Amino acid sequence: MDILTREFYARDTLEAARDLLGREIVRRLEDGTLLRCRITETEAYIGRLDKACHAYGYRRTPRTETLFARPGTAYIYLIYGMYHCLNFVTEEEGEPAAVLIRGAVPVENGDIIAKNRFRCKEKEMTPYQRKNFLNGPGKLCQGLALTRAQNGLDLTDGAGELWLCPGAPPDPAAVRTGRRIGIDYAEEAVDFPWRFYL
DNA sequence: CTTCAGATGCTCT
DNA sequence: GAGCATCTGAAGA
Repeated sequence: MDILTREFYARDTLEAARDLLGREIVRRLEDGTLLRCRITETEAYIGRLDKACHAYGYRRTPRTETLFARPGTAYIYLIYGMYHCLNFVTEEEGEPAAVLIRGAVPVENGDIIAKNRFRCKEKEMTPYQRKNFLNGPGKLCQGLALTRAQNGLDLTDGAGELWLCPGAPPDPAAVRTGRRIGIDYAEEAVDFPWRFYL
């Protein structure tokens, strides 16, 4: 099974954010079960120049330490006291930057993902639940059972808990861009078109 | 379909 | 102590 290598992550964050669309996230649970979903929405965060990034201006705190790790590292943090956000560290090591995964669609073991989200099987989901399955960073982490316990994982380790497969590379013409969500505090950075979706 | 309040706890000042 | 890269359920149009 092909796994995206460190080179995939070790490059310009905006390029990586575009290229991550259509790729597959694979999550291995403790019992060996594989959850798989295809990425449909991403956002780029670049500490060097981006006031929306936790590591803006190379700010180093216990939380942002993960952003300074090797590219291909999972950055997962708690938000609003009850949800988690999944990011993939990009650029060369020491350049704090990452791609936030904002949305996906299930590919394998949708029943387990549905159970994590709604405590029911995929076929038992209501139309409303179907529409709101994994279309948000907190929803995605809930579906894939990701928490801060997975922060700092090496995504290039196919024997680990989390990695990516090539999936279907995005058709460049199908990629939409827009402003990022939920960063009203970020001054001029609120208008950066760093959100990508299919 | 839309808006809105409330949940809940960590992070950094 | 203030704020947060969010989500849900309830209520209204």
